[in-house]
Amino acid sequence: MTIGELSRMTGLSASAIRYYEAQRLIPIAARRSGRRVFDGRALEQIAVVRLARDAGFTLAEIRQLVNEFGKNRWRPLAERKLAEVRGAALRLRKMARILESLIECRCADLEFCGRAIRHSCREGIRKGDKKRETLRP
Amino acid sequence: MTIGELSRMTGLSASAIRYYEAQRLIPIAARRSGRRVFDGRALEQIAVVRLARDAGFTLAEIRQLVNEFGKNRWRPLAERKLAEVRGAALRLRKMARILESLIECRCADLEFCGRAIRHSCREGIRKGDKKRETLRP
DNA sequence: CTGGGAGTTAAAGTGCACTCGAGGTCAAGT
DNA sequence: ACTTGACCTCGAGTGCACTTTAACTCCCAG
Repeated sequence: MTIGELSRMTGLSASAIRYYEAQRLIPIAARRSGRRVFDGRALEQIAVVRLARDAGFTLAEIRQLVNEFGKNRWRPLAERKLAEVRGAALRLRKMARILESLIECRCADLEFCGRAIRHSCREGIRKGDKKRETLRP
Repeated sequence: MTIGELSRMTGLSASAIRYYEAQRLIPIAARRSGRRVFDGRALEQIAVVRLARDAGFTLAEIRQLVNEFGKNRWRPLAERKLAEVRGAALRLRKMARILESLIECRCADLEFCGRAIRHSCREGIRKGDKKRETLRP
């Protein structure tokens, strides 16, 4: 299988597959006259990476997962990640609540409106509050 | 008020405040012999930025919000953002479900385990699936 | 006069997960 | 022989929200 075929089958771009190889997320493919040749195992390996990625692991964590923790050591990592994901979900729920308050508030002025919400929600300014969520659609 | 005092009061770093000014999220502060001097209004303005940030808006969006949409035009943006936030929350819930399945599965091998989950969840490989969430704690 | 602590600027660096571009190679088809 | 298309490597670029660094300036206390 060529990289193009693998790309079509997985939905990953060819450059992403090369990148995964360089990052040691998948084993280094055999070469035939300089070009990569893949077999069915590559498909399986990419599926594992994809699953982990869909579960919220970073590529650095996935490297750990596939290279160092073959046997059973991935469980604690998964549990830590689950806690992280739940924390992130919690923060998103807070965002949604703020937005809902803003929308349902009748003020025309955002600053005024925000003041009302801060008063009603008791969401003052806290020092050292650095948590931030990014939205990547 | 100096930038250091404002920093202590808001929990933002001085460089973050300078950055917000450069990005026109807050008005350009008056200078006294080269140094910024802030008053109570600065505190209010930073609070608005913070609220918007906590609601999930990017700094570019916040610039729109505070510069161009003074009166009532922020509502559609908030509604769009709410939809985004809900979508992100949905994706996080999917992540949590995957992690829960992995954890409750009895396999020792992640690859094997993943295969089982893919079969049970019918989560095949979809082309052009680029959605990705980042976790920033 | 000296030292220290706060402030200033502009530019570069960070982390993540890729993507893009330049410049080159290879095999098959016309 | 030549073109086409897919592939190769390597380095740089992307977006976000800042932070860090270097090289200064300014004011005050001792």
